[in-house]
Parts: sequence; structure tokens; C-alpha cells
Amino acid sequence: MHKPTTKDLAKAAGVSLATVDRVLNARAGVRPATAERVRQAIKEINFVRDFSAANLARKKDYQLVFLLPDHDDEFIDQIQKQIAGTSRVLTHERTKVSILRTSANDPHRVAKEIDNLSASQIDGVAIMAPETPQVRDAILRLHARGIAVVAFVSRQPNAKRTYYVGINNEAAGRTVGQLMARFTGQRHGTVLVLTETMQSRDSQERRHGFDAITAKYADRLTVGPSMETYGDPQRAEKIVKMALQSQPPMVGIYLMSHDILDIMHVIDDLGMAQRIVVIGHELTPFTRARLVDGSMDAVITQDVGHLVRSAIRMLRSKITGMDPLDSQERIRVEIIMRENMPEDA
Amino acid sequence: MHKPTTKDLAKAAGVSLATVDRVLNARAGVRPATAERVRQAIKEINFVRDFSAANLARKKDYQLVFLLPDHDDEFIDQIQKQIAGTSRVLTHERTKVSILRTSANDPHRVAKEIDNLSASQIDGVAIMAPETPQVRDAILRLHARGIAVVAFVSRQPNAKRTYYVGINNEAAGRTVGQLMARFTGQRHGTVLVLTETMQSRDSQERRHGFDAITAKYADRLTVGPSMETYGDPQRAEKIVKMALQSQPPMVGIYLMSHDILDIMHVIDDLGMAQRIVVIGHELTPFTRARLVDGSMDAVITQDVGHLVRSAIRMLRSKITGMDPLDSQERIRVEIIMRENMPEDA
DNA sequence: AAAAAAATGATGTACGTACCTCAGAAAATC
DNA sequence: GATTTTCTGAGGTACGTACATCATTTTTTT
Repeated sequence: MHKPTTKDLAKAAGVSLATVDRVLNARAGVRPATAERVRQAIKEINFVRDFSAANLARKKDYQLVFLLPDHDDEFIDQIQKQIAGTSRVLTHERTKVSILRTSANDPHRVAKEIDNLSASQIDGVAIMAPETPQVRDAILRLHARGIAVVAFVSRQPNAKRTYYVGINNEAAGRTVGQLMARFTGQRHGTVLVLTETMQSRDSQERRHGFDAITAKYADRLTVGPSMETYGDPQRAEKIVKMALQSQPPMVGIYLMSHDILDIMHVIDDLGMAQRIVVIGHELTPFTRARLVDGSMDAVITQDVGHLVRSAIRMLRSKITGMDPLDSQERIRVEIIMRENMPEDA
Repeated sequence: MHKPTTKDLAKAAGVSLATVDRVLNARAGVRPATAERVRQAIKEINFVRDFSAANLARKKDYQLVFLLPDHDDEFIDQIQKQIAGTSRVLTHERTKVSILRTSANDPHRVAKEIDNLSASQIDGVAIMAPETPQVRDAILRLHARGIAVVAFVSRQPNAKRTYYVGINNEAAGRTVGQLMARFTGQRHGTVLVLTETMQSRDSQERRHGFDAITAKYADRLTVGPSMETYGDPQRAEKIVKMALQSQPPMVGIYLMSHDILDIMHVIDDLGMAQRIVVIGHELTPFTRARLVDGSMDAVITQDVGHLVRSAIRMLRSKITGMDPLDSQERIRVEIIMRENMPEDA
């Protein structure tokens, strides 16, 4: 009636504990037929390895690494804080997490950094980096070395078998599109889409989703092309100022990447008076303040804490070979307005 | 450099392992001064008990119970499914969860059921029941017996020291209010608020939040009193039909409790043609279908999986005395539209 | 059939903690 | 100061698994 142990398993399979151990830990020296018998017995008695006991015996700590861009913004900041906050709990689970920053825009450096990782005693890596051939190959090398990898926040669709922890960006774009259409009421006008760069796949996916919805409202909403700031505040300012004078008048702005929020001050002067609907991404201290004062109307976000924990869980389950509770790992596209803003920092 | 163990702790405190054990497990027979020295050492060397090892040694399973109303609806159904789904993972964590259904509307029966629990070998209970004096007292009796308790989905603000796992219902109401105002564009008209009963604190809180926002739009939105269905479909139908003929015309409906969704068919006939904005609570197969076909515009929900896991984590941490990672336990007020609907069932 | 090789069993130690018993030390009581 | 009581220490076993060693059995090769 109790939970079956290795002993029960040995008895059920008609072998010794040593053999059970050999099969469970994929050690050499066991005939295929015998191994099969054990595997059969595992199913029959519904044996599940006690991982806490296993880890205890192994006296091993899992070494995980988050590879983050060295570009500093509030979102990355939140991720770092969450990782730090989570590590307290992880002590109980024999997991150590460290953070590595690297230049986001230099694929070769990122790839090199990843290669360095495989040299050290690392068990798993969460990589947040734009998708490039260099990065993709480096990830595949990690796989080859048996190091667990997940793509973090940025998808890596071309690196096969690399699980993605993050939101569905197309759905996020669709959601913004729908909110934009709804929040502008029945008004007619143009919508400005602003992003740091359209190079990234994330931006493209968001834009794609956004267009799919706004197209249905083409009779009253004119959506312009994605304007790129390239991280240049002056350029950004110029774009916004020009757009504010468009005809028909501007009714909405979609800030598609989280790292361009600093242009908000340009909008402030005119925007609030004109009731321009402003929607952006990621809930940060900055966007929180904007939601509260009404200069932004909604924020589409992903729960950073959940993001971090999910990445860690996925890595751990890849390492231990245990399959995760996938319903817990789905990252939701969250809509945050002033009214449903979570309380904490 | 490694994680300190009880042995290290003993050395640091200048006592034996046995004494350390006595202090850690609150066993009798240790002088206050000595105990204090140990506690001091715990802080100094930053000792944290290895709970997996501890649980292993204890060879104990935590017995948890969810007390749910026996009223059958999709929301309760989802909760049950999540509990079942979670239990697989819990096996690894020495936790067993069972479900107990009880009449929701009979406070005495609920209280009696709770009292029965304290008799059996139960370590923690998550209670979903309307707040009544009987239930409150029964909860306090659980506390007295050292059984961990959390209020689940329904708050129990008068049962002291009872942690609440669920959303902030006032914030939920505010969110609906804001969405209602936004989604109705600049249109003028009445808004119908429909609920099963206003008896429950949840309904009152939601209504309160809803009014706080819609009051700002009083120039164009006329919000009627909360209409109660008392679970009677015919009564519900009559209410809705009457409301649909109101002057000024109806522009929105707020379905305030999740258990009244069956009246949607009444709205269907007229609602969609009149572009009535319909907002309700809880994402279920039913509301999913409504969001997809457009007969509902938004759903305010709480992640049921998260709800269940959070309740379990809170109970476990109360039992073991370990404090939880509270940022993980905050239940968000989620806005779901067709565009950001999570994929799974 | 004998020898070599491969597979399996038996047994022990370890991980970090819980829990038990018994002996000895320290404190409180008389 | 002697006695009782209360603390403390020393040591062991257990939990479920990992990992190592060595003896023994079974299979394969010659």
C-alpha cells in the first residue's frame, strides 16, 4: 500500500537490488532481456524514483546558469532579482543558479560564452539571446555534451529540441491589437507601432499578431509601419513627434519592445490630452507608474517570477529525466491595467 | 564552503548532535540558554534544514484535504482535475491530497465536516466555503489542534490567522468595471449585474470594486442593482429578458458569479446583434467557447492550477514551519480575451 | 568440455536528518 | 554535602537511493 521502493522493484522484477540500480542509472553490465524485465516491473508496480533520496545519496548540486544580455533595463533587472530571490528556496533542492551577462548584439561573443560553459561543470543553461546561426550552433553543441538547455524569453526555433520558456509573442501581439481596437472606442485615426528593432523574431511575431487583429478594424484604424528606434532616444523622439501630427489624428501607440519606454515623456505632453491609447510590454516599476497615472492604458506582460521558476524546473527535469507538470509551465500572456495590477514590487 | 549540516551546527554551537536535534524539533529537556545558543549558531552559520532529508528520515506523508462544495459546476470541476493532476508530482514530495465534498449552503454541515477532520490524522486543510460563524469557529478549532488551514477561493477574514488563497475580489470587480467602460466605447446605456446571490462576501466585494470604477462613467453608463438568480434558471431568464428591454438600451452585462453562466443562451438571441458587452468570471470550457464565438468579451479568472498548487505549498510550509516564497503565492486577477486565451483544456 | 568473459548477487558505506536509549554531567533541592 | 532532578552527550538504527567491491553464477567463446 505504501510507495514502492527499489527493494519492491527488485522483488517484482525478480532481480537483485544491484541490478535494479544498474538499470535505473544506466550502468553497464546488464543483459537487455533483464533490463527489459526491470522496466516492465517499473510500470507494473508503478515505481517512481524518490528524487530527494536520490539526490541526497548523490550529494550532488545542480549547477544552472542564466545567460542574460548585458544590456541594462528594468526587465532584465527584474529577472535578476527573481533569480536571486528564488535561490533561497533552491538551496533546499540542491540547485545552484548563477547569472552570466553577455553582449546581446554580438552573436559570436554569445556563442563563445556558451562554449565556455560546456567546459565547466554546468548541468543546465537558460539562454536569453537573439536567434542567430552562431547561437543556434552553440546550443546544439551544449545538447551534444549532454547539458540541458532552454531558450529563455527569446525563442530559438531553429535549435532543435530546445524548449522555450516565454510567452507566445504572436498571441501577445493579437492581444494588444484587440485591446487597441476596443480601447479606442469607435474613434477613427492612426496607430503608431514603435520598436527598438524589427530584426528580432519576437518583434516580428508580435507585429504579425497585432496586424491580424487590427486588420479587422481597417475601416477606422490606420496602422503604420513599425518604426524602429535602434536604441537612439533622439531618433525615437523625432518619430513620435512626427507621428503625433499625422492625419487622421493619432489614437493609439503600441510600444512593441520593452526597452523603448523612455520615449514616453514625448508622448506625455500631447498624448494624455488627446486621449491616445498607449499599450506596451512588461510590467516594471516604470510601466506601473504609467498605469497608475494613466499615461499608459495597458501592459502585456509575462510573470517574471514564473518565467524564472519555470526555466529552472524545466532544466532540472531535463537533467534528472523526470517529466514536468506541463500545465504549470505554460507562460500566460497577461493583461495588466491599473485595476488588476499586482501589489508587490 | 559546503552547505552546513546539523553536524556543523553542533560544532558551531558547542553542543552535541543530540541537543541540536532537540532544539530543531522542539523536543523537551534543553535549557533555555542552551537552546538560545543553538539558535544563535543557526543564524551565524546560516544553517537551513535539509527538508528532503528530514522528510526521508521522518518517513512521513503529509495528509492534506481540500474541502469543496458539493455543488457541481465547471469551476469546481477544474479544481478537482487540477488536484488530481498535481498529485502525481506530489508523490515525490511526500504529500497526499484528498478531496472532500460537502453541502455548501449548510454551514452546520460544513462545520461538522471540518470537525470530523480534526479527529483523523490530517495535517492540513484547504477550505472553500462561504464565510459563516459556524465555519469560522470550526476553523479556529482546527488551528487549536495544530492543523494547518488555508481559506481557498472564499476568504475567511474573521477566522484569524487563516491565510487566503485566491484573488482579490474587489480588484476583480474594478477590473471588470474598467473593461466594461472601455469596451462599451462611448456608447450610452444600462449595465446589468447578475449574480447567484449577494449573500456571499465575494459578490459584495466584486460589486464594490465594480461600482468604484463605473461611477466615473456615470454620465453614460447606468448600472442597475445586482440581480440575484438564486440558482433558478427561470428567474434568471425573466430578469435578463426584462433588462434587455430597458431604456436606455442595455450595453453591458456583468455575470458576477461563475455559476450562473447557463443564462447565456437568453442573451445570445438579442445580445450579439445589439453588441452587448458581456463579461464574466472563471475560464472554463463553457466560457472558452463563448470567448471564441464572441458571445462573451472577456473573462476575469484566477489560474486554477496555480490556486491549487499555492494552497498546497502554503499548507506544507505551515506544517513544516518553513516560510514560503510569497511572491509565488500571489494569485493574479487575470484578464482573458479570445486573443490571449491559454491553449490547454 | 574447458576457459574466458559477461552478468548478476551480496554486502557495505554514504548522504542529512529523525528518533531512540542509556550513561554521565550539571543544576536544583533538601 | 548528599540526593534528586534536569540536561547533555554518545551512539545506534532508519529512511530510499547511489555507488563501489568482490564473490558467484550464467553465458559465450574456444
